[in-house]
Amino acid sequence: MAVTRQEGGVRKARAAQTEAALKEAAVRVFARVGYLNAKITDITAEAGRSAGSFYSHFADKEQLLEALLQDILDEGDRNVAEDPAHDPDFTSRAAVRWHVAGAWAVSTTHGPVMTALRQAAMVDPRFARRLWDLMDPMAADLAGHLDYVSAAGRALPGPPQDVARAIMALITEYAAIWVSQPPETRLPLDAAIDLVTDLIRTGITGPTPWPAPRPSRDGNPFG
Amino acid sequence: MAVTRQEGGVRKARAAQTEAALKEAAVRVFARVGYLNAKITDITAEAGRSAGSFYSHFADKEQLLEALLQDILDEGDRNVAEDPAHDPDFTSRAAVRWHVAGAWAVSTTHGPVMTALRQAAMVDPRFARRLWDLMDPMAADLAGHLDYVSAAGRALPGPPQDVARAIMALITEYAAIWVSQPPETRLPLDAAIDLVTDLIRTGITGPTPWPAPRPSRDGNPFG
DNA sequence: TGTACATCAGTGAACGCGCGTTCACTGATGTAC
DNA sequence: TGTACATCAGTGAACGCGCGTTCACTGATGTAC
Repeated sequence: MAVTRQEGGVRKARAAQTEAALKEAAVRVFARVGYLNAKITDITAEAGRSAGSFYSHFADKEQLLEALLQDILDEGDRNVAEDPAHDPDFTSRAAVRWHVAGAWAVSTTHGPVMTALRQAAMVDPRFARRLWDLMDPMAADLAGHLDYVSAAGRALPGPPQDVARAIMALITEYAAIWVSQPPETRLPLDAAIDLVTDLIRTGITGPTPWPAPRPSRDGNPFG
Repeated sequence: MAVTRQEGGVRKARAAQTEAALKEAAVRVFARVGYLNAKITDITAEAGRSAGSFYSHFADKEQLLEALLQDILDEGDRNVAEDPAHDPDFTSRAAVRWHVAGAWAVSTTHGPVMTALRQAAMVDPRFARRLWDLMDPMAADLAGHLDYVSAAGRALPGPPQDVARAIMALITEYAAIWVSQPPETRLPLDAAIDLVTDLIRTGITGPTPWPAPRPSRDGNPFG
């Protein structure tokens, strides 16, 4: 039954198992106390391993976070690959919503890791750069989509690049706030995404017609 | 010349001077290395004092940040008091811009302290709460102003409270990004504030009329 | 298949660095008489 | 105005805690013959 020769599987499997356990434990610990407060021994304890075992897998806490980020990126590549020809026409509400929902999903399903990354970026310039490298392609993608809007004859509130950054800021920060709210008091997921979508698309005074187009009534728009 | 009796002024003045020096040094150190990386001895060295002198004025680094925050709040109260009857009607672009500029000013002129506060909030629930207490009245103020918009017959993208939070997220986060950009590559201040103002007011597709109102041409809105 | 040795994943006590915090001390300022 | 003592702001060396990191050790797995 046991394949004797050159079947070093058991050791490798055991190592892979603890590495995975450490990663999962780290996510839980990060969610509980935050990345910066998380001690190595918190993570190993959560994973049910000894302190020393950590260093068989990661050089330090930063490397562990780097590994968690890489996992997300790998998964993200797979997702984008699933839909390489997404609708880029930002005059379409559905196209905007698709992008908002995508960015939102990254911020929420990987919430603890994204938060950890933000925390690490505040302390370590290397992670600050890493975060930029993560956000910049998204912003560039957005900026490209915004060209459809100006091509349709609409004035953007600023240069596409900067508008894209502002939109990214809105989505990621509001998603972070939303995640941190207790689930029973916050908006339902769909409503939150709709909110951001419509805020981006038409702001607070965009979509419905102004009272002005109905020139009847007297001048006062209030009852 | 010297007022002998009960003029304990010299000592008090000296103490006040070092306390001020420590605060100013702290702001500079926070700006350079970040709040979380700042060591007590970094601050005392920057202020040109000994390590021990710190504890004559503050119990710890948190207390120092608290004092810096209090300074901002005091100043803020004075500013708001200057203009207690600001225009609350968010159907007016000027009213929106006034609020954006105000929030922006807090985020930028007190940049290092606000950033320090955000960092502290990531690690210390006490400061997280403090930050909420700081933001919540602003959000409530905004939410009230949004009622003017719905009263004018326009559909908000969500409940006023949540829209207000999203707007706060947009302003503070984009301001933080803007501040962190090198001054020569970022938008001029006015343009940045205009961008956020118009994004809030009319989104990316709000203000200019759609091609649709001109029902001539064929169906394709592009050339 | 069996034996002797090598390698490896994991253990946990101990080490030591960094840094917050303390404390005995100094010189100047304030107070009492 | 002068003297003796008390108080205070500030000093900086030393202390000690917390926590990251190391390392001698164990038991299991793999390899050689």
